[in-house]
Amino acid sequence: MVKRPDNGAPANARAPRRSPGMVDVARLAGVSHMTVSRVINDQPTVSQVTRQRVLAAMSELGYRPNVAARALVTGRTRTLGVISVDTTLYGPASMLLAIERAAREVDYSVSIASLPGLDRRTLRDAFDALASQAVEGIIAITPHVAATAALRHVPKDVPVVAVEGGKGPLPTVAVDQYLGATEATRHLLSLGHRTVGHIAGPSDWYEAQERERGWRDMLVAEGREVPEVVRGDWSPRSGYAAAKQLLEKTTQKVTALFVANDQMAIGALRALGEAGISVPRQVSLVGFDDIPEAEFFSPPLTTLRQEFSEVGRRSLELLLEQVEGAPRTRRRLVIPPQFIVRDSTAAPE
Amino acid sequence: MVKRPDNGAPANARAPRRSPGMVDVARLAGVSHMTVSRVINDQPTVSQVTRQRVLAAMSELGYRPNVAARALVTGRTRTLGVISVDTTLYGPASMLLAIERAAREVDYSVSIASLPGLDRRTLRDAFDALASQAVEGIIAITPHVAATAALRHVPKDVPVVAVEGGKGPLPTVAVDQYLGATEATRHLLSLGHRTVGHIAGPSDWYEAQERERGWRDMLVAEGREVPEVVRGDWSPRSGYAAAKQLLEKTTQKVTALFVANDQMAIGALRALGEAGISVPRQVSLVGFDDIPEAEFFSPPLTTLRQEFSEVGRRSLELLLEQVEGAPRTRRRLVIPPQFIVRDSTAAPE
DNA sequence: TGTAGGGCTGTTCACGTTAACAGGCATGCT
DNA sequence: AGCATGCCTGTTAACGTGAACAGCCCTACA
Repeated sequence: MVKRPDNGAPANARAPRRSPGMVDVARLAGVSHMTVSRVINDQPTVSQVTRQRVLAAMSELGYRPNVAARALVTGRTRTLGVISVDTTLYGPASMLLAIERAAREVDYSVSIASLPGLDRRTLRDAFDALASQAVEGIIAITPHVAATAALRHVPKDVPVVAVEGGKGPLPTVAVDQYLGATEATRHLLSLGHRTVGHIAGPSDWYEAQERERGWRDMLVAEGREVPEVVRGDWSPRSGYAAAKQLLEKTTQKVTALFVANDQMAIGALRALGEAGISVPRQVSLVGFDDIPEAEFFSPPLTTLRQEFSEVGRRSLELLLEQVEGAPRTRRRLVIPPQFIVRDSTAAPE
Repeated sequence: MVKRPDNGAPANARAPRRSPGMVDVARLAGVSHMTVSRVINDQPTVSQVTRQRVLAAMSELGYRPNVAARALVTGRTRTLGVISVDTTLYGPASMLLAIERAAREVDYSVSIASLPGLDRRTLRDAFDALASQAVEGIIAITPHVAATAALRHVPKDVPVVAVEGGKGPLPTVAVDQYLGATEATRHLLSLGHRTVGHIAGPSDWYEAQERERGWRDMLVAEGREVPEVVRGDWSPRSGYAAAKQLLEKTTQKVTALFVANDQMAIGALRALGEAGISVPRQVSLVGFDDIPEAEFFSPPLTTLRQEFSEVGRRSLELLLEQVEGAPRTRRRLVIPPQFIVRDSTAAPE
């Protein structure tokens, strides 16, 4: 047996000193390493005096449990993974934040993997990156049809919860986009608008699909004409472009517009402004998300608020149910959005 | 020795099958586990045929290296931590994203810890959460005076890089806020404004301090009057409130305003709009950050662009230098912002 | 006083990997 | 032939922890 220079004992042994382990604590406290282990894991079968001695020894040495060793022997890492699209967007960022907070609360840590693209390969890579860290579960904030489909072909040995994941086989938490779109459209119609135009999100996002479907269904249900949809990519720039396009090609005037998110709405607002069209006097506008800026658009934007942090917390709950094998409550959780009326909507002139 | 049911051999042994280890791969390939280890770590001392056999066995069993075991024996986790304030803000979110992408590129994973508050205790908790996961280094996106100060009192055994961390002892990456503020102010003065008002950020943020200092210094250097500062908290709401306050209390008219970030600028824009003041005809406005929405404000906002993803990548580089003990290049990296002139600034009437 | 039981502590082993060292075998040189 | 060399492979021992089990001592009770 090759003994390394027994560090700890002789004061002048200037070995690079590895960090202390249970045995070091045990030696200092005059107990066995098992007793130290028991103290750490809060097992009741340790006498008060011993516990205190061990605790003292731990803090004297600045002892920190070695997660690797623990994970090796227990087979558990207490680490969760979050796969997400562009975390620069307000929604994903808020959810990620909520997930991390809630996870730390119950002593899990969270590891992240972003998705540079949308193809299957990319998702596979992200998934592998997390899996090879031995995360115990994964929350996928991947609201695209393609990504969610890819999730189905992923190894089954780690629990997954999909956020805004459509109606797949995976446990899912989602905001009721359809309901929100319906409300927005009904609101505009009830103000007296003949029909409602729509600037939609990218067609491979579930959220975009659902919002469009809700809008369309409501128009049809009310027997209104369904204008052609113009599509953006969620960015302000694309909203601007879409609104311009709408202004050019529409022969009859649109007096109400349901824009699929707030960022595109600010772009649309700008385009309308440039065209000398007053909101809400000539055109009414409804957005979606209620980003912090929405209240301060000119005019303040009527929109649908999504409780992203609620979604984040719920998805974590759902994941932990699977991870810890607790009785599973539900497979799919749907959270209603909240309709917020501000100044961008009014009756037509 | 207690043998668990030897899983792998008899086809009907329905043990809950643990995931395969090196020994399983080794057995299938007819080699020792050490050879498998060598293949995994790309050591050259393995013959081509053997390597192929091992690779085949690995993929047949779906083998995944056990990170815990590896970390235990090597003492390295290849995990980095990011501590951050509100990742809902555009800046931190962008940096986090860039850091994760760059880290995965070099096979590190990223664990996150958010800061619910700003006190020393909170930061300490976040730091501990990451440290007890044995991260090899930490990037702290904590642009507050208090948080950065707290960072100094943190255990020294893990490398830390501060982003926007002021002039502390820690390696730092920062955008040149002072320079940006200077440019903004000079720009407004050169348009012919008598002086420039300022809506500042929270006083305990370095960014807020530097932007204010740049603004003030420029005014003083040009021999202009220095108006009283009004302070917000970065949010659109606070920008709105600050602008209102400014309009009320200022006896002489302000014709130019430097707002410490774009989000507050949109609030200010709203307040000015409500007061019937036209931008830029009556008042000129400059923001800071260049968030994606800024280009579509009404009017499009003149602002200073911060290359957040650049900051993220650089901070990772700096951290890895420490972690891997490479020759340290620099202690402090400063990145200039880019001045972007749009339509919210003009000569006074 | 003997004995059972409970409270507390210790001993040993396994987890899956890499480091360190120890061969075996072919080749080339003297 | 003898021997060194280099290439490839195997054996053994850690790494720090928790599970399982074994014991010790003290108390309670017959």
